[in-house]
Amino acid sequence: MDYKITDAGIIVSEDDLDLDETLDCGQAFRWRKIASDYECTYQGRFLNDDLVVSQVKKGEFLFHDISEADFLGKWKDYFDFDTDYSELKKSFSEDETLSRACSFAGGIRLLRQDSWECLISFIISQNNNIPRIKGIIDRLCGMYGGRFPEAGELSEETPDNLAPLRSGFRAKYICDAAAKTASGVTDLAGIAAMPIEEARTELKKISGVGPKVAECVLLFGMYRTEAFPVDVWIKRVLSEYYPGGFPEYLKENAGIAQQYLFHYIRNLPEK
DNA sequence: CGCCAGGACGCCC
DNA sequence: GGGCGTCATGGC
Repeated sequence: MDYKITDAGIIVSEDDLDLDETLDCGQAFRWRKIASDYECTYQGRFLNDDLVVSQVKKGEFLFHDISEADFLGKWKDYFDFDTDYSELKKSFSEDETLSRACSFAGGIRLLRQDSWECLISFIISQNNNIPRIKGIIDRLCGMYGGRFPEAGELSEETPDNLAPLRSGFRAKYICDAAAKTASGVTDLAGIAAMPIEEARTELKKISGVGPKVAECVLLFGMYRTEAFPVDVWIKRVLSEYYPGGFPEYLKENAGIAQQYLFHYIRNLPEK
């Protein structure tokens, strides 16, 4: 990744980035495509910072109206620009299925998101579909002026108060996660630093957090690249392409591999 | 109408 | 410990 400063913002040169594949692939739910003039433009927010990012030409992206300090202090990390994805994909290409997934969607990156937002987002995701997950999170943020609520704020709510979200049976889970996080019973920063098995156990103490949601929080909210969420799509990949189990040598970055496979299987033409 | 969605829980055996 | 019905909601 290289970048330069302009009047319009920061111009980033990066071949291993596709905005659709990275911002609209089910790892984050608060990015919206607002234009598609050249390639595309997304608007979204991480914690309390808004960003508009556009692809201006092949391999070049404009991070609108931000300073170099904002870019270096926040967005460079969020987009995982310090990781060399071409190197990563080189190791993935030893596996035939993964190699095909990488050529299909080579612009996926693992975003380094906020653990609290991820916890709530993936509690909402259970037995749900991506458009509806986005809608529920939209309405949640709408209750707080368009930003994602802090744990302390959300812990003031009851499942009844959350009825306008239309999150169904998940409302009581949201409240439990907020209560435990706000009170310190759940310490997300502490969990992020734990050995992964211990971290899983700790996350699953929250009502509504089972194996799949815990794994998503670890991968998407704590950058634990060995975490490997298995949903119905990945189950399909595993049974069709890895009947003998997922390759051991990919374990360290299994979660990132999983992102490529998830996108690949979901977008395969109907057989 | 029934089926499914980035599942987890409670109850049963 | 594994199997199964249930849990809201909305798109298809």
